[in-house]
Amino acid sequence: MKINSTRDLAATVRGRRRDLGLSQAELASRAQVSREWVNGFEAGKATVAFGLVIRVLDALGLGFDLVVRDGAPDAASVDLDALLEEHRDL
Amino acid sequence: MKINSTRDLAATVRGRRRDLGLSQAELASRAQVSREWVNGFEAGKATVAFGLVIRVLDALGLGFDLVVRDGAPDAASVDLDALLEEHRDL
DNA sequence: GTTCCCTGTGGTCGAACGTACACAAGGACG
DNA sequence: CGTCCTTGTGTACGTTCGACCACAGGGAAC
Repeated sequence: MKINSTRDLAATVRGRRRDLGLSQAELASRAQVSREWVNGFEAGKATVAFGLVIRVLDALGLGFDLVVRDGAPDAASVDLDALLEEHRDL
Repeated sequence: MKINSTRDLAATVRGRRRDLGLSQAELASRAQVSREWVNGFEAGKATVAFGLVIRVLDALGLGFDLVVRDGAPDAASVDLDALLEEHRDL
C-alpha cells in the first residue's frame, strides 16, 4: 500500500488494528504509547513523532518500505530537472 | 529498502539527497522545512514530525510503502496469536 | 593566502507535542 | 434495566519540537 499522507497511513493502521482484533488501548499498550495518541494518530494527525509511528507499526506487524516514486528522476539523470526546478521556485 | 528505524530512513534520505546533488539547504527549501531540521533528521532524530518526513520524501521523489512484516500474523489467523501475546505480557 | 559553500551545533522562543486523567456517547450482553 | 468495553473529546501540565539566528570547522577552488 502506498502512503502519500498521514491519512493513508492512519486508515491502514486502523484497519490493520481491527483485523487483529485489538482495541486502541491494547495497541497503545503494546507500542508503549498512550491510547489518546493512538486515537489522534488514527484520526490522521500529521505531527505525530516518527519514532512512535514506527513503534506502532511494529506492534501491528507492519513496516515501511522506501520506494522511488513513479516518474521520479533517477539519481543519474536528475541534474537537469533539479536545476530547472530550482530556478522555477526562486 | 526496509525501514526499521529512524536511522535507516535518515541514511537513505541522505544518500538520496546527495545522489540528487542537493544540499541540506536546497532540500529544506523544497520541502518547506528548516535546514536545521534536515540536519537533525539525517542525524537520525526519532521525534521528527511524520508530516514533515512525508514532505521531505516527496521532495526527493521518494515514498513510503506499507508492508506486512515477514512472519507477521495474517489478519485472518491472528486471533490465537493475539490472545497468546496478550496473556503473555499481562 | 582568501573566498565561498556546506555542514554541524548552540541558543532563544512560541507553538505543539505526548501523557495522564476524566467524562460522555455508543454498542453488546445478560 | 444495569454493566462493561470502546472510542472520542476535553483539560492541564511538563517537555520538546521546529524555525530562526549566529558561529566555527572543513573542503574546494581560485
